[in-house]
Amino acid sequence: MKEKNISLAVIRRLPKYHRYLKEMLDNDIKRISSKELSKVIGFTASQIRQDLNNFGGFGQQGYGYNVEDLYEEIGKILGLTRDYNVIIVGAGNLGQALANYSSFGRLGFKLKAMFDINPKIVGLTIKDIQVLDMDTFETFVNENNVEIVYICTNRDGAQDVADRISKTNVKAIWNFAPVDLKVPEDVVVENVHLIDNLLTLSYFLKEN
Amino acid sequence: MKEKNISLAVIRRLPKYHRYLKEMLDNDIKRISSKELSKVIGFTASQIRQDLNNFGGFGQQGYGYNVEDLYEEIGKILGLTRDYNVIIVGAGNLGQALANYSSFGRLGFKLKAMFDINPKIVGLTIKDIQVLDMDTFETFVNENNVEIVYICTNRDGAQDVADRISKTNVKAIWNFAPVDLKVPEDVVVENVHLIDNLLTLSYFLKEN
DNA sequence: AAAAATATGTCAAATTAATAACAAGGTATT
DNA sequence: AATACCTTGTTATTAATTTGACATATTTTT
Repeated sequence: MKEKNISLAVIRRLPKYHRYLKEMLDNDIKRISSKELSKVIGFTASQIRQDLNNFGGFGQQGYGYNVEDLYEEIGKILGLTRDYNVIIVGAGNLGQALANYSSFGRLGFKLKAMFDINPKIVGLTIKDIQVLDMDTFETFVNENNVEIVYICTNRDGAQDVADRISKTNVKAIWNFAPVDLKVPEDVVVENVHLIDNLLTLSYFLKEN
Repeated sequence: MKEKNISLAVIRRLPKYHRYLKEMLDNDIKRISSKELSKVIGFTASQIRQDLNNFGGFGQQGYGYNVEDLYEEIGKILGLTRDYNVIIVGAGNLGQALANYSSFGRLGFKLKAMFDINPKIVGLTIKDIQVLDMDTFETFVNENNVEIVYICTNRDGAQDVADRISKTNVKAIWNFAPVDLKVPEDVVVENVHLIDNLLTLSYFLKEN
């Protein structure tokens, strides 16, 4: 399943295609040309065709792309072919907010538990999900085939969690702590650095 | 204050410089060369020098950069020279999570109120911040010199909020709803599309 | 005080990414 | 069935970004 050296820029556009195609699907749009898609999604038609062709010829000359097929194909590329067991570490406000997002679950990311070190939070149940003590972290991860961890701790706790993750079979971290984690090569990390994002907005507000 | 055509790629690296310099400052590191910084931050030394030189010669040959000065300069570039009044629209879990992040406030982003349409939430007070009814949105924004709005509604509500924002003096939106907002040219939008981010992670997990 | 080492700012080269162009194949219309 | 029209996949071109090189200035060492 290994595609050869697709650039990061292309990969980061795929979820957007996926999102727009889903919307078209919901609106009963059956076919779409790169030119039409270009208009709504804001990329050039040329870029759309080139992006998609990294993964195969999904279109048909003179016709365009079948929306449902393309949606499915991009889903496959993104790994949406099966469910993933996930847990959240850090059951504070952000962790709870993520726990309440049902859209992740619908895409196949199944929340199995939350973890915290705060005795006031451990033991709670949020949306049918138990908050467990970090003492039981490794045991739970191993016994429940957890594949993805969302790190929602504060800055100081994040690297410790990453270190503990690195000793398990978990190979993916979604990191919300404002720090760049050091992890083994075979662990992938995707960061949501909110502050970085806010400061970018601030820059453009100033420039405007 | 308008810098000429700095590329988006450069801008998005600035907050990371800011973050690392803050850490060095906290650790009493007084000076840093592009080479040393390169090692910890992961960009090439050449790129660091070129990035910084877009905004001026902050370094000194043979010495490097003064950490405190550089931190201050990058802060200025990012607009961290004064406070901004912000409000949150959508006081659900995510909105509340953002309201509880004190780090935004420390950087100058002062939360003045939260808004919602849900009668069960309107009237609550979260971290000394009142949740107001959307009926009073325009009035509040105008009277309190609000400059930035964090949109934390669901997908369907986001564009409506953006439309209402566009009729006020607010010129910056931090959007957490999974939709690309249509706004006038002079309104800047920074998106946090969590699902896009999660799917990128999923892609790399699959590829791994 | 001189020499060696360091490190910037900047220009040039190389690499990567985006856009444009177009042949070929398919669709729609007459 | 023939013709005109679309639209893809792909190659070529252009643009943007990153990396490398180096002259010059400063610091550190001898």
